[in-house]
Amino acid sequence: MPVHKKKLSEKIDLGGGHRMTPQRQVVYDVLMSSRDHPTATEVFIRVQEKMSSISLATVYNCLDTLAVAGIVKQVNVDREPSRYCGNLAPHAHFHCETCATVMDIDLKDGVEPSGSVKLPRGAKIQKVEVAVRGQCPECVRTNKRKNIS
Amino acid sequence: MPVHKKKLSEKIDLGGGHRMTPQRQVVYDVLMSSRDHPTATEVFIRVQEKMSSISLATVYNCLDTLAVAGIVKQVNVDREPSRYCGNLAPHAHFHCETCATVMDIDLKDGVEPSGSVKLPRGAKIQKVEVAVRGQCPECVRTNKRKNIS
DNA sequence: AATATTATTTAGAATAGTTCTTGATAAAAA
DNA sequence: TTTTTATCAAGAACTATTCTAAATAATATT
Ligand SMILES: [Mn+2]
Ligand SMILES: [Mn+2]
Ligand SMILES: [Zn+2]
Ligand SMILES: [Zn+2]
Repeated sequence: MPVHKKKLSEKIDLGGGHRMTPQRQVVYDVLMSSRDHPTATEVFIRVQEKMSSISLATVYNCLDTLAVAGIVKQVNVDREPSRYCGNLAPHAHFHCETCATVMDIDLKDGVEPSGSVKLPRGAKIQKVEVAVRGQCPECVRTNKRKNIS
Repeated sequence: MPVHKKKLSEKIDLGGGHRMTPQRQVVYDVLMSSRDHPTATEVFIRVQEKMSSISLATVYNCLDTLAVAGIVKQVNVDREPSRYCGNLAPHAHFHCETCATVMDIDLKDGVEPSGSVKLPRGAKIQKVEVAVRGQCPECVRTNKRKNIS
């Protein structure tokens, strides 16, 4: 049951005079073919296997272009390096403090994420983010101790 | 109607063999006497008015000590510099993309912030954060354009 | 096609927030 | 007092990210 339904190497329109270059395509494919949330450096490492000449700067450029185009998401967890997510469906993130992974959490149908807060009246709401932190099921099971990196 | 009820210069126990030093006290007082969410540098500037000899490194140290002790909160918004918050009551944050301020939002009584997400079964939940971004009421009123910093 | 324009890539330099190192200072304990 | 431990402060170091500038590639124009 893949979260990402688009098949690999699909040609995507970036809009705004932007081109879908080989580099951008490979970065995009890497994000679409994994359910995890790699950092720019991790994307770089995975991309290098398909395109060994690519540079880290280009990976940063591509990730930014794709994120601004709205076809991938940038996910920030505290002060840690940005992570990237190919799951465009509205969802929340769970961050395991033990193994440091970030995983998607589905939203409940019919329950607004903003339902628990008193939105400031007169404000224009653009996005509501829900982030959960704790210990993931696997780390709970294996009874790992807190990852003091 | 002050959000922070403790009076200024209250002596606080930090636990764990930590001392409430003059520097920590001043940093703490600065956070408690404002409802905004200053960055470390902003705290540094405010603290300097009371204690001109303090260093930025010490402000960072103090903020970290106070945060670890749990008497102030560190608030992170995307890739921006960390902000600090003296409001210990459970609350969410609103981030205005126009004027870049961060303000507290109260939680609705009796509505769990985790209510909108499908928590991973077997996970140990430590904290659920709700963050709202958009345009604050004042920026909506004055019809400001987006702050392209 | 040839030329001109624009976008992209790349390596390395630069930046910014934060952390680390180290020696001095101060407080607490013995 | 002496010893131990914690803290401070200045600057160096670190790291994720962005910027710079030159080379390359794609696209548009003639
Ligand atoms: Mn995700
Ligand atoms: Mn707050
Ligand atoms: Zn885990
Ligand atoms: Zn505003």
